[in-house]
Amino acid sequence: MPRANEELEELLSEWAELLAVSGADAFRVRAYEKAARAIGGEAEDVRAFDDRAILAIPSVGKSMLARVREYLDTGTVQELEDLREAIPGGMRELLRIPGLGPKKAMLVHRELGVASIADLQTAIAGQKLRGVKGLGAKTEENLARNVANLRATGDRILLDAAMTTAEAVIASITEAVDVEAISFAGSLRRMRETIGDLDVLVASEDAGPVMEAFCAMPRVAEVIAHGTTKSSIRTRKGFQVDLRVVPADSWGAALIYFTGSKEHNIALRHRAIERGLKLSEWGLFEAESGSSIAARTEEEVYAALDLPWFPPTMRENTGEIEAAGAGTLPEPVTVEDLRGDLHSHTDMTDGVAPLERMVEAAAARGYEYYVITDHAEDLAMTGASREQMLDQRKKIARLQKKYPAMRLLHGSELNIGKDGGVDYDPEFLAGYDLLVASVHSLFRLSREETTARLIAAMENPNVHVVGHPMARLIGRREPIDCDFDAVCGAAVRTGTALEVNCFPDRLDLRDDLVRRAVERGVTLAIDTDSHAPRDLENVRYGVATAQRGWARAADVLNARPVEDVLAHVAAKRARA
DNA sequence: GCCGTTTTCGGCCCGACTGTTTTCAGTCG
Repeated sequence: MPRANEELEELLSEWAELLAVSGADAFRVRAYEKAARAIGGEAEDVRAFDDRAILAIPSVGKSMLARVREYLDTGTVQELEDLREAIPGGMRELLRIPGLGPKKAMLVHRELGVASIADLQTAIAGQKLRGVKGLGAKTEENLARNVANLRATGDRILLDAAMTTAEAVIASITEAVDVEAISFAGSLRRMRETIGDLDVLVASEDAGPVMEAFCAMPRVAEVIAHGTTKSSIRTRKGFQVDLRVVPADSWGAALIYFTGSKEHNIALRHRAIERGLKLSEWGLFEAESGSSIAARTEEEVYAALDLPWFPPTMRENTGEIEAAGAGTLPEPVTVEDLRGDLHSHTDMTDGVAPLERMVEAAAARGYEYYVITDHAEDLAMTGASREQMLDQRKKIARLQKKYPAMRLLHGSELNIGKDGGVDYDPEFLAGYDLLVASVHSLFRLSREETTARLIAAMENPNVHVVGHPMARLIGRREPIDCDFDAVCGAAVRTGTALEVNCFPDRLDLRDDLVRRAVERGVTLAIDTDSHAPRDLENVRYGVATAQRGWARAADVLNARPVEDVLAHVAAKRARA
């Protein structure tokens, strides 16, 4: 049984959006959003919670409890069903367009009958928006651009949504039937930042029951194909999942084939041909005799081609096969290499869980250190005052006694202003153990301004990590424009780490920039930027992104012991 | 709708920015 948390988060988020477009009190909308985030961010499955435990989740009160109970008992909430009836189905998707909030969405609905993104595109094409009072040509142009941006990611879904679905599918199948092996494959296994279709591969000698179990899953909305070796379904959320069943004897070859990438596979087949062999999803064979050389495991197949096993994240044919042949393929950083997390939030600012819960979750991962970096005062909406920060520092010191094996460090996520300045003053900043600084506004400055802005921030002796350096949001916001090589140069010169942010809608630095940074000797920090205990699990996505950029443990600040991290900070401060 | 060292009501969500407007509404972080 999959966790109920994600389902409830989705349900309450939808509820919040429907309330917003129906003109409900903004605080009420916010209460639903907060409850959704808090439940989704809860590390344990709420299905197993009693009422007291549910009420202990931040932002969940009696009202929310009743709804959670109704959902867990009946699979639905009547009040939400009624709200869905009352509001056109396409209104929610309109809210995904940046620059179009609940008010404008309702405005175009009321004035132009727009009830979906397709309707909006038609209205934009006909220049109808500029005729509506309160909107103008500029708004129309901006929305046109933002819709196009959204469409560029198309029907692809973010990594974590794909992973959640894939894990649930695998759980459903393994609960129903015995299989010899099962794995997701394709771009999800390679951990691409967005995923088109999900591929699930099963090794079994008896495909029939596997197919039956797959097509009978409760999350199936539509069976697209139901065959003997391949079936496809569409989930209720609209994701297509392809299932393939292969004999266990071909498992390794099939897993390579279906994991891809296509370019990696083509290169492997060329390599096979050079050796008088033939590679397919069924195995590696002698070209002439057709006798099998290897097929059962990925390792065997790669070894028979004189190659090491490649982490799926590195299978993009961007030089990995040549590098392996030359013995220069780096050993990429792994989740196990990470000793701590340098960027996390609590409910003192925009996190959803109290300090104690976040620290508990970090300790449960076995971290050697954990840095709390709540937002600083310049972020008007959420940033903490000096008094709050000092108070938090005392709480951390007290909490430290409970965790002898994990060093708790006090930091902050500073805001990088237009000219590269940050919050507070040097004296106050000197009181922190480590500081992250990030761009949170003014995303469309010129390349020159942005480059200068980032470099100025890095020259500050109290900026030790640049958080989500390109400030992009996948599918929603383009990265800021900068001279990345100049930024890398400054990072090396000033001893500043660049973050690989693990949030599934950020993954920033992106894989290709990681690779450029690593080539230029930049130190990275793989941080979850957690806002809830559950977010700590996102570390796998950041590590995958770093692997895709060929980063080694040696390139990563938080793969080092705490003494080295503190020495890194001290060294930068000493240069000032 | 949640919350409480200001505790069962009245705050919570502030400031920058954009675009549309002549003084402000909507959106975003």
